Amino acid sequence: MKEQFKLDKQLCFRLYTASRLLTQAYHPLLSEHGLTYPQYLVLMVLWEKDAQPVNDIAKRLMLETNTVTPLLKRMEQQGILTRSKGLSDARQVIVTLTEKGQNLQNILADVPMQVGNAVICKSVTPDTVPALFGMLDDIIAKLDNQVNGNEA
Amino acid sequence: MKEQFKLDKQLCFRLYTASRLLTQAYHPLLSEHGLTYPQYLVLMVLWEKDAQPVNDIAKRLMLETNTVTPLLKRMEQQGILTRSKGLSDARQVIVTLTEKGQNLQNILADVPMQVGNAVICKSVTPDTVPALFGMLDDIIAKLDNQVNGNEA
DNA sequence: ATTCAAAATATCGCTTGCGATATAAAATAC
DNA sequence: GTATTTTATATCGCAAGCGATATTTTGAAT
Repeated sequence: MKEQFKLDKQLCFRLYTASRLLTQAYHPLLSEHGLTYPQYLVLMVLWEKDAQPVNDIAKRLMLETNTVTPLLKRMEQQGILTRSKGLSDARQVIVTLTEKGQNLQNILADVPMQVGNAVICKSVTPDTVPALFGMLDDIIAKLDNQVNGNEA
Repeated sequence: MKEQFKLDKQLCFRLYTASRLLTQAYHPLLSEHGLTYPQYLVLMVLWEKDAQPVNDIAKRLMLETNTVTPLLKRMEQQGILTRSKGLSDARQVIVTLTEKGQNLQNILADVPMQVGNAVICKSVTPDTVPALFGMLDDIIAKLDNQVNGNEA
């Protein structure tokens, strides 16, 4: 057994597992309102700034349009948002929240705190979170360059 | 816009993005050999200890059998491993590497280092990795308790 | 021994994620 | 102004991931 293959040495496995578990932690809070975690991410993007083209949403979430488009269509089905042709640029599809989509912000107001509490533990506290965020942001930036060739 | 919904404040979104990007970084190295990242994880588990029941593999990867079973079947199709009824317990399915599966360890020997180099950056160095691992391990343990009710 | 509960695995249905590719509109080249 | 390239979005096909549920086998209870 080669040392480098030990699962316990792997950063990626930790990120993969932490991400899955945290998404699972969101599940009961979101499914109650018919939402998935990626759909919740879309909502956060649109709450920040409504009426965005598909591409801007995808870029913000660092996803491809082939992931986001079907996701948005499902949310449209649920009456959370609308998709309409761009006026200035007919290639664009502008995504706009419906009243239902806007109201979800109030309905889900407690979700961030509830999930936040779920991860507070020994080594993850308000004191250490900035360092953690910094490392994750650096990893994301570095990998984004490598994977998508965005040499900054 | 409520402060707590800002994407930039979210730990989960960072973990989710970092995990996806790191998996994408593995992609060219693994797809060359017909493997996916979760399949690579299964290989690492079996390289550590061969001939394990499905459940042990699933537990090690913190996945459910409904994820692992189809994954193992695909790997069986590729001739990487075999699935055979357990002798002592006929409910179990014992997963064993074929010679091809064992050989992959040599063929993929450089993968950990290549991916390791891909994430080295300002705030993520051999000095800081232990702290990062500690935080991620704590988060994983805490969430595992909450989600799966494994109150340790 | 028979019944009942627990465990190991699998099946089903759905959403996501993504590589590859298509389509249409806009921008640029010439 | 037409040809070419780029951009925005979408379609297709496949592998995960997972909640819910079924199946089979074991273990425990009585």
